[in-house]
Amino acid sequence: MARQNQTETAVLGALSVRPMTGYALREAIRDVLGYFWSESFGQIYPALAELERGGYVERRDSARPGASMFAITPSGTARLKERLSQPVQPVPPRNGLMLRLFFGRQLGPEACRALVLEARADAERRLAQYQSIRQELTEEQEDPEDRPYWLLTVSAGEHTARAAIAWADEALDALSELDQATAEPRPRKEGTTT
Amino acid sequence: MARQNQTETAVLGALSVRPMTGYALREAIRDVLGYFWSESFGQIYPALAELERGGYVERRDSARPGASMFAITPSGTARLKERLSQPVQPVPPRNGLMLRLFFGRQLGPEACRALVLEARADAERRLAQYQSIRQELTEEQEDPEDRPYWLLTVSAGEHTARAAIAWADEALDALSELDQATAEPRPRKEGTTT
DNA sequence: GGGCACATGTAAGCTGTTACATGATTAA
DNA sequence: TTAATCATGTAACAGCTTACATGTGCCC
Repeated sequence: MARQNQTETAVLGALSVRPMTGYALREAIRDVLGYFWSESFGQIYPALAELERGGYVERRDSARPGASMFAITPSGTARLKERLSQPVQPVPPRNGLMLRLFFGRQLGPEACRALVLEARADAERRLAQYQSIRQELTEEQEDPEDRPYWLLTVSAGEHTARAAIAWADEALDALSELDQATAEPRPRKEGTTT
Repeated sequence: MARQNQTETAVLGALSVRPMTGYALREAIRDVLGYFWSESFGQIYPALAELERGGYVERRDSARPGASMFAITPSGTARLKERLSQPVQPVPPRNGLMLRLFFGRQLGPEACRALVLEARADAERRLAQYQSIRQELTEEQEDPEDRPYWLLTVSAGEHTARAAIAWADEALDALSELDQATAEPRPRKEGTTT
């Protein structure tokens, strides 16, 4: 219970890299953390307001009127460290692809093949993106202290994507065989017809 | 929007294998689908009631008074197929481990190593469990039509777990190096001190 | 007869998403 | 001047979890 507000952790973390407006925060979370984290828009502003009330972030003037830069305070940094030290809360899994494949008998081998092909293409796309992120990270000179940690997460993405591709290839083979077995229900092996 | 009620799909799917009580349904979802799906208890009975209203499942008498067996009806099977054919809805990711590592600079290399070690141990545990499930599935003779599909999901779990282990080993190495670099901030390479 | 596993449900409450409302600045 | 982008927020609602309430049958 009391699944603590992980939005706070993500917001404080992003602000620990550099001060931003709420809008930029949303984009940073979407574009940078997007592969393993998400925050909906309606969470970010309330979280910022709450953090401001607690003195963990402060609002500064920004170039644009009507906009504010939010910056993390020393007590915010302390809170971030505290939050990051909490045990990782397991997320109840909900993998729609696996659900479909598990009951794949209802769909048949062909439809399952299509699902797996789609998943394979997704994984290829992700792999390519991870690799271009890795490229960017190794080239640019900003945030040298953060970079090695960022690369860990990129590496996790690459491993996961490669595993997904390898699995998909195996699954496609298995489904092909299954398809043939269904089309030709009696193998020529003797003795099965009694 | 209208994130359709995926609970229905899981419930219909489970009942497509065999009729069950609501209680058994919960256990089946936890124990069999648990690695890639979860339903909370408070969702299952309302879903069953809703499905019964729609004529997709029917309630039969069971051995125990006070308990009912729920069985899928022909229109329920049709609905299941329809549901399974819907595109897979991407789940907004929320990987607490990656969030911590991404902001790992705040925690330091040692604490990150501990996190990765924990993740590695988890993956090992899961891998062992997948392999014992595979064993069971290849031995038993029940549900021969479903089995090949179930094995696909087991295989996905194995691939994912192995990838997690490989990634963890790589990450542990990287973190060790980082730790040494932090402890000894000036490498003996000449010329760095101007 | 006490405890445990089986069994069915409801209610409160939290989290998170989507849509809406509003307004400033900039570029076409 | 109109559209797009930047910017800040709120409100309604869907989804899910947890805890509670209640009862039966079986085994020790």
